[in-house]
Amino acid sequence: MRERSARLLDWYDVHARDLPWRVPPASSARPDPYRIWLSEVMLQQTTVAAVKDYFARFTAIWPDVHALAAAEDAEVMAAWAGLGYYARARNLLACARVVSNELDGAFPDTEPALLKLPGIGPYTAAAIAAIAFDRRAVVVDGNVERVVTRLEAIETPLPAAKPAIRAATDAITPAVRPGDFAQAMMDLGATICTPRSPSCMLCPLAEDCGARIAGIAPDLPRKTPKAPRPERRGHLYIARQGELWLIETRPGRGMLGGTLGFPTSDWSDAPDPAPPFEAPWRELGEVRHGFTHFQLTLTVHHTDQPGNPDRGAYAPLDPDALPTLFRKAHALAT
DNA sequence: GAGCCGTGGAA
DNA sequence: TTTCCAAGGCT
Repeated sequence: MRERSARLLDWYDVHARDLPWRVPPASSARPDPYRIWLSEVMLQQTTVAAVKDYFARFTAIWPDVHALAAAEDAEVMAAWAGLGYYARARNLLACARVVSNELDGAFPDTEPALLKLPGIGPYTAAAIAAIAFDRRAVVVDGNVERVVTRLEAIETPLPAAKPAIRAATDAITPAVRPGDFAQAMMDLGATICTPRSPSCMLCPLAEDCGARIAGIAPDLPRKTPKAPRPERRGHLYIARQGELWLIETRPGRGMLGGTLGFPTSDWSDAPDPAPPFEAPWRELGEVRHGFTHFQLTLTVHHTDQPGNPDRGAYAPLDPDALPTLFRKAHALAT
């Protein structure tokens, strides 16, 4: 019986997904570290389907790390708008500037050096080292966690199982084709070894999958239950003067940091109204938006009366440059 | 180390 | 409708 990694690579040679940032397996072409890095950052907690258009747009506007490093902060934030987790965009630009200005445009080719860069954590450092530089690295993302947990029938719930999962992944990671192995594990998790209703009949590793043999593959990985999301409320203010809208750049840290938005009150259980200036505000309705750890309802107020706002400025507005929460409010006012 | 940080699609 | 979750990182 061939080794598991060899069988997985054979499967990958036939079934690898065709992705814009990927070099086909067995191709002689070397992947571009800039494109691998950009794709890996965009893919953090984000689906392939959601990333594709953003990746095409970014690489068209900024084809290499020097071009991206020279971009204005606001340009990059606007291009990232809608993709979520905006700290990634801030770190992306910070990382590009370090690589462009201090490393002569060359991404580091080792895990420890990659880890020092902003926005690159343990997963991304390992992924770039393996995929872009063909270095053996233990690449563990959510897909790999699920595949390995099932393969080894690890019943310890996440996140407590993480050390055991990493050790098991290390044990099956080959020295040859480490980048293809990592991508094969992730493709397997994304297309065969899915969270619900895994297609074990099609799996190249089915014969040595402990969870499948025990009949518990769909139940793994087990997870410690998460607390219910609390409800928060607030007020949002849309002030309009013809084609000009009162908008502000939100503070660099915290919720939606660095993005454009309409002025709001704080988001708490019992928010005080906080209009940017005194005026006869008219209530337009409510917008609801779910975040990772709370559910938000904002009451939307509108005025076309002039005033001296205590924050933000009047400017033309492209709704595509807004995060989704503010797009919803904008839609309510048009 | 546990909480914070978005979004849209699937079931 | 609600819940889950997707190539995680930062503090």
